[in-house]
Amino acid sequence: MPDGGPPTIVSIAERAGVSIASVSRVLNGVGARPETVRKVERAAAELGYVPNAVARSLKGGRTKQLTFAMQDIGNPVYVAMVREIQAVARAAGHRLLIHSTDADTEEELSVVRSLGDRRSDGLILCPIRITPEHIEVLENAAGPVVVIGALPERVRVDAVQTDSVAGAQLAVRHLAETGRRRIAFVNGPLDTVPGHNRRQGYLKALADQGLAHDPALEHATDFGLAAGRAAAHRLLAADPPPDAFFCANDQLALGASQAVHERGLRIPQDIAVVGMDDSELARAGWPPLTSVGLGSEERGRTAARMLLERLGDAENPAPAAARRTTAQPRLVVRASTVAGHVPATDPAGTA
Amino acid sequence: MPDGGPPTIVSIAERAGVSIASVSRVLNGVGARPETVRKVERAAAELGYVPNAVARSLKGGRTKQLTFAMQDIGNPVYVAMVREIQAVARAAGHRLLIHSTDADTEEELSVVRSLGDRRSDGLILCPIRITPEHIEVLENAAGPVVVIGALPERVRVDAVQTDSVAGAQLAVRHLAETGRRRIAFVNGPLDTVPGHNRRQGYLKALADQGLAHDPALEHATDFGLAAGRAAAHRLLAADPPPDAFFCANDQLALGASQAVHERGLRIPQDIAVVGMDDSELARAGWPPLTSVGLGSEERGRTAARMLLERLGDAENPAPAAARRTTAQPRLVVRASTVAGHVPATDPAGTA
DNA sequence: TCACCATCTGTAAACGTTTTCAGCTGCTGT
DNA sequence: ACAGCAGCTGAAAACGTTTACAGATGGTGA
Repeated sequence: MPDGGPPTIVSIAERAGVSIASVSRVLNGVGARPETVRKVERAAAELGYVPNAVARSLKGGRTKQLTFAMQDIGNPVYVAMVREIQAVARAAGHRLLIHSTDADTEEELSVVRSLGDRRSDGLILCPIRITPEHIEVLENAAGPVVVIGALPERVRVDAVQTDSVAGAQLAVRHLAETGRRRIAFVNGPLDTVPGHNRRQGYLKALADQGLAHDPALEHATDFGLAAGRAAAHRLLAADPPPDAFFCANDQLALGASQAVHERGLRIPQDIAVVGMDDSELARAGWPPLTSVGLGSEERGRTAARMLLERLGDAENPAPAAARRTTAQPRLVVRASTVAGHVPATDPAGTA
Repeated sequence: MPDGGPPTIVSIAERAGVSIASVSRVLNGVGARPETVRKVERAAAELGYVPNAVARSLKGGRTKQLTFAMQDIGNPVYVAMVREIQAVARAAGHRLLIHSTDADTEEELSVVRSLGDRRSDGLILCPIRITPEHIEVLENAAGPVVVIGALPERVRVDAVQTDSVAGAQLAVRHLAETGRRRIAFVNGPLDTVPGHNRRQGYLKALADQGLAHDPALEHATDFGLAAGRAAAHRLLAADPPPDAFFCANDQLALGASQAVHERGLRIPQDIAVVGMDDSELARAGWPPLTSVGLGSEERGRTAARMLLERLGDAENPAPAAARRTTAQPRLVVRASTVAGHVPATDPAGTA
């Protein structure tokens, strides 16, 4: 069998003694005479034929690929989203391209623009900053986009949001209600959407609870573990010291916990720690972290579904207007704020 | 501007008053008269033209996409690999498709077979089991494949391995040398390659250290956090109880640590815990985990580079024979085995 | 002035599919 | 016996590129 590259529909046609049109029809299950079906299937099997997805995409205008772009695949929140998105995508016969942008705004924009190259049918984007340029680019994207995160109301783009201001309030209120008075805040960069919103929630909740806002109890750096540890060490030096850490995500919270342990203090007896995102990290450490879930799994799933709907198909046309859904934050209490707590609804470490 | 779909090379040609060949040449930087270049670039910019990657792939036979398939994107080891692979891929102008197989063997095989659809130029596969069928399929893959993991010597496929038997020995020896005598082993499924090899290392090291093998100190289930916790609880009930846990990965180790804490025991005073993979999880908890690094980052990077080399290009032809590289395991001692230990080389939580 | 060459340009084929259209076959009903 | 029809089939066009080839243009040297 002289091998002129991988088998194509043409090789099958020759071998089966039919036209390429018949081959295509048989392979796609469109009507054909039993005899023809037999010949074609036999030839295809013998040649080990696999349809060329690229050619198919060119003809059909659909690649059956979706793209998910986020800041950093190292963050467990995004991992959770990837998992959900991929499940939904796969069920619909789509593959998933991922793109970690390293929080580079330029890169983020270029991902949206690259929708024009038709490599994927749609994009799920988790932007960390929203500039006017983002909005401009998003509204003129060459294909459907679903944004996971806050987006101004007027922007005509599907978005799956969460109320992280309310989430932060939930956390602070819980701390206040369990008797904490000097609640420190370990935040990520203030010029990011989550960084900004979570701080708003923190300030609002302090006011609601009648607690003073002490700037010495606030520290903003980065969203990583090391940053959390360093920030906590600095905050612990305040006078008087904090009796609780509210951290803008679970990575920061785990870093902060390390600092607390390094100082020989006990969680939660000496100091309480609350994280945000309720990622698997919250369940991984000791003590398990009280954390405010922002529905990452749900948001991933919803975003994927919305994207698929926007892609539309024969029977279901794409919705006309941009849609918004909001996932509600949920406080999950664990032992990092309440000694010995075993949450009733916690799926016991289904990490 | 009547919109007949997205702009193509044809629309540009019309608008610029040249042929599509000229457009293509200008866009690809092949010689053209300055006047022509100007006209084409102007038209392209005005139309907001983005080349159709699918058409380009069909013509060129290259998609500039790579696929990475692994068991579960939730495992931090794979996240580390994804990150490295994507960095290398991006630098070479490739995108990354990811595919989590849920440890389904059939799915794994289908990923390899789907290389035939030409959707991606090559595959990096992290199989968890190796059956004769795997070997058969791998050797006859329709495109280049690099395997991350053990592969029999004779198999003509590139592989990036690690010596996890030696890695397990490193861990057990460290425990023995720090005075532990009843070293329990928390393992994943025995019918997986890592599960099998890590157990071999465990047994070998016990023998080397002159320690008896007590079957009551061994437990194999699953590779997750919850499994580690459950296994540890069971093992702690042994009589006499273990004074150390060697865990087949960091997730198991964190789960085991939770169990230890839940029993009110101290790490490392009462019981030492060692993990494997040296993933970011090892640095995330408290106390930080002593863990045996198996070079996930390095393996990811190397695999990506090998794959790109095998793809070859104009000046560098692809290597002829299958290649093997092996990453050396490395013990990273932290406070979960040696009280108060601060590792000299630990990049202090560069999570 | 003319032959020659270098440079640029356009036509057309190719990549591997899907799909439209028209033609062919063999059957049914009268 | 023949019109009509249903069911299959094949030729050809199309998707948007790249590229081989040949044709056109202009400039140079004798």
